Amino acid sequence: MNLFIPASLPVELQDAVTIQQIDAGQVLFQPGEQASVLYMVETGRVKLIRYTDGDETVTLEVVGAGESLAEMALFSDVYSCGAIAEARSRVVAYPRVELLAALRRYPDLAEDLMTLLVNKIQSFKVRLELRDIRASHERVLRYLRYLAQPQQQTVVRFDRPLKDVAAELGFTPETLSRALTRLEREGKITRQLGQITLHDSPAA
Amino acid sequence: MNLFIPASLPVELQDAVTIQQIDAGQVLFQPGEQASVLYMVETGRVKLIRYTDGDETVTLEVVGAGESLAEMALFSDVYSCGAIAEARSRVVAYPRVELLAALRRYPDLAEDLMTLLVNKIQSFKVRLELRDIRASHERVLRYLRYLAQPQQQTVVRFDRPLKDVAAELGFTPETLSRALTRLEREGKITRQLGQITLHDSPAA
DNA sequence: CGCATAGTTGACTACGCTCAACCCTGGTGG
DNA sequence: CCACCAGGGTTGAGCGTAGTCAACTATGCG
Repeated sequence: MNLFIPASLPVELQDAVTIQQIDAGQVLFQPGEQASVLYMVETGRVKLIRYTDGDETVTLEVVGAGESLAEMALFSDVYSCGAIAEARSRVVAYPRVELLAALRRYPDLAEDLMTLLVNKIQSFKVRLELRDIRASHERVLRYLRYLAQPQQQTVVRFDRPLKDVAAELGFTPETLSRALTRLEREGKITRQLGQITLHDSPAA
Repeated sequence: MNLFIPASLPVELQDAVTIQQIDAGQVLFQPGEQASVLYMVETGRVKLIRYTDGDETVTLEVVGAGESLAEMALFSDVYSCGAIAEARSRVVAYPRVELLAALRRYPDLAEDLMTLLVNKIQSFKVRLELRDIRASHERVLRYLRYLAQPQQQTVVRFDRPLKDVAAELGFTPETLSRALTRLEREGKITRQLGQITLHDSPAA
C-alpha cells in the first residue's frame, strides 16, 4: 500500500484518484483556490511558489518524484501558495474527503502518509540549517555533501538548471557559480560534464 | 482525543505515556541517541539544536506549547539533533512502539497527529519564505505581521529575549535591534513596554 | 542563421556581521 | 542601602561578502 502506486491502493480510493499529466510551466493550482486535492508527484518536478507584494515570486519548495504536494489540502480550506510544473510531470491527485476516509480505514495508508510528512519536515529542517551558513562556498559544500550522503557516493549530478539550485539555497546564480569555482579552486570538488565529485568529505 | 491531553487518550496509551518536567537548560535528548520517544510540549519552550563542525550550535527550531517535537522518532532510529529546554517546560513523552500501535487502532489519533505534522510543515514553509527576504526591516515586518495575523491583532508581545527572536529570523541581535528602530522611525510600528504594535498592515 | 536561455566573470554597491563601547535592569552580597 | 556584577539591549565604526548590473560565452532550438 503505497501512495505513489495507485494500483496498490484499496479500490474505493483508486476510483477517486486521478492521474494528471502536466507540462513544464503549467499551473496545478493557484493560491486562494479551494484546497480540495492533495497531490503526489510520480515523475517530474513541481515547484511551489508564492507571490510577494512586489510582484516577485518566491520559490518555497521544489517537489520531486516520490514527494507529496499541498499537504495542507488535507485540513485547510484554501491553497496558500501556487504550484507550477518545472518539468513535464505526472501527478496523482487525491480528493480530500475520499483520502481522509481511506486514511481512517487503512492504517497502513495513514502510516505511509505520516512517513512522507515526517520526511518532509526533516528536509525542511535541513534546508533551514543550511540557510544559517553565511559563507556561500561553505553552504554549497554542505549542500553537496548532504546530497551525496544518502547514496554514499561522492558524485552529485543535478537534473535541473543551476539557477534553480541557487534559488533553493537562497543564492543568486552568480553567487552559486562563484562558490562552485572557488570550491574547485580549493580542491574541494571537481566539475566535469555537469556532474560534481567531492573530495575529502568529513561529513559532519 | 487530543495528543496534548493525556486524559483524552485510550487507556493503553495513557499507561505508556509519561509526563516530564524539565528546567531551563536541561537536555531532553542528544543527537545520536536512540530515538524511541516522541514528545509533545504541554507548556514551556524547547529548542532543537545542532552542533556544527566548528563547535557552534545552531538553533533549528523552537517548539512551543501545543507543538510536537522529534517527530522523526516515529520512523527514524536516532535523533539527528539535540533538544534543550529554553524555559521550564512540561512535555508528554510517547514511546514509539506504543504510539504507532495506537495510531493504527485509533484513526482520530492518527488524524490529530497528521494535523500537527501538516501545521509544522506550514510553519517551516513560512520561516523559509521569510529567509528569502534580504532586507532586515522588511523581514522583521513580515514576521511581525505573521505573528499578529492569527489573533487578528495589531499587537505582538514576545515571551522570550530578542536575541532568540533574532536567531529564529536568521539575524544577529544587533541587526534585529536596528531593524526595529528603523521600523519605528518609519512609523510602521511603535514599541512600548516590550510590546510592539503595528500600523497600516496591508497583510499580503 | 538568429534567438533565447544558462552559465560565467568582472566591477561596484549595499547591507548584515563583527567588534566595541555604552546604558539599563535585576540579582547578589557586603 | 549601596556597590558590584552579569546579561540583554542599543548604538557606532569598519569590514566582508552576497547582491546587482553588465558584458561575454556556450548551448539548444526554431
